[in-house]
Amino acid sequence: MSSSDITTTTTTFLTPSSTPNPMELNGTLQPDFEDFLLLPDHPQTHTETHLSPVNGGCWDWEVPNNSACVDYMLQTTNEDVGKFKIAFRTKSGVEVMDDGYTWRKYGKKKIKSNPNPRHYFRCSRQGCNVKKRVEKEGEDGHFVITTYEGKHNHESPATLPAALPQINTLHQP
DNA sequence: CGTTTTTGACCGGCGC
DNA sequence: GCGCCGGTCAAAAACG
Repeated sequence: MSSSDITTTTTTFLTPSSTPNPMELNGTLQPDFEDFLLLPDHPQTHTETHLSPVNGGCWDWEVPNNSACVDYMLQTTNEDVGKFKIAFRTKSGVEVMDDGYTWRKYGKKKIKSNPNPRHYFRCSRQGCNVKKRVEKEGEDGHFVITTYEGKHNHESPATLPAALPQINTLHQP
């Protein structure tokens, strides 16, 4: 990963306060974005522009300043091992978001349903079994689908005093 | 020199 | 049983 093509976007998210809560599935509160992503402190200044069920527990979630659009899909929870899975779609020119955790890439695969390859990452913290997969969507690649699986057994390394109030995003062509 | 990336091989589940 | 497909492994290369 070269550092020459790092771009920075300011991305802010709102937790939907209205019901139904996308984090809630079958009456159980599911892990939040912040279990996976480093998010800026929720600024109260942003407003929801769109929040609606799309299909099968999928919500569109746009951020007004156009810097990001999160199409928010909550997927399943495997009760046996507590394997959480959360997937969302961001409108962004960048592919791999720096979420404050460190990841080790362990695979790349061409997927039939997508002209773009899918990238597989594992949390590099030892003993932490969280996985992440990232793929661009469609030919234009304006949307990126990110899926997290599992729960970190540690805090984000970026949850430190010097953590920036923004999300840095990395792009690897 | 330790860690991460790259990349093809390998493997297992599933549908036919 | 076989082949397709998605996910992971692992060795070598690249990186810092």
